[in-house]
Amino acid sequence: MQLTRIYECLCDETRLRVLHVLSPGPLCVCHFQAVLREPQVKISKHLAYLRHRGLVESEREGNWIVYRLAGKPSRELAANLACLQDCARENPLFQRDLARLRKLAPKLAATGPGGCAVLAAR
Amino acid sequence: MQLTRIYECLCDETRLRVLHVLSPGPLCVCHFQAVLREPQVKISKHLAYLRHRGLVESEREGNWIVYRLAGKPSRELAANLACLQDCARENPLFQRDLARLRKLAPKLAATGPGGCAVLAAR
DNA sequence: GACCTATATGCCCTTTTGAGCATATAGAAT
DNA sequence: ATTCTATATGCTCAAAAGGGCATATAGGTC
Repeated sequence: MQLTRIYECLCDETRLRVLHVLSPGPLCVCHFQAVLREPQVKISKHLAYLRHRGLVESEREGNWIVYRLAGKPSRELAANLACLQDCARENPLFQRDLARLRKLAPKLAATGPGGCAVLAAR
Repeated sequence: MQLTRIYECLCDETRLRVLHVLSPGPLCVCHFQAVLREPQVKISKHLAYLRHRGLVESEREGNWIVYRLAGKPSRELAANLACLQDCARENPLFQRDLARLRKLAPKLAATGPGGCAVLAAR
């Protein structure tokens, strides 16, 4: 049953946060580092985990690798991601991430070429 | 975050099946054995797992122990259980369990005192 | 080509998980 | 008191998970 595969992806806090901040739109790894404040290895591994299981997709853009939610989610996945968004709405940790995400765009734009071009270009 | 605790409960197929067949109403362990066709130890351990994490509650009734879904589920739990029911609707495995569950009441009633009195009494 | 930046991966370690077997326990029946 | 039935639990084992460190890789820049 593929449903358990989905839940396996959801039973780690870091992965939940990744999926949550990915909901508004694509991000590259440096964004996750900035928003989640977690070490690069940790984030990279969880992204790989989610990618292998088809929850997210990645694409290279110059030096950066951009992650997005899977394009054609199954009914189950779509339902559970929606449920996650719903649960996140009242969760302080998730809301903190979201706040950092919102602040990120202008700040990165200001750092110039050192920042990540993808989000800065928005 | 308690959300991950919930997902940890959901990431095993046996536990998903348990929660699913528990949705219509309480069951005792022998029912789970009959419906899920899994060994007693396996079922008992997963029930204990769910009980320790507060997803189900149990109560002794004579020789049997009756399990039911937790009385006052959190918002997150309620949302995820609803989502699970939704996902189960189109899933053959879950539907098979449900079919066995429906057949169970009359059959147990016929076996007399050897069967489980709880469901038979319905 | 040498170097830098962003990201991924291999290795190691500790903890958790899920399964099974054997056994314990609680209450009912005799 | 013994026995039976239903269920739980301790032990062991193999596998997986999750974290960190070091290192590899890919694409830019000089």
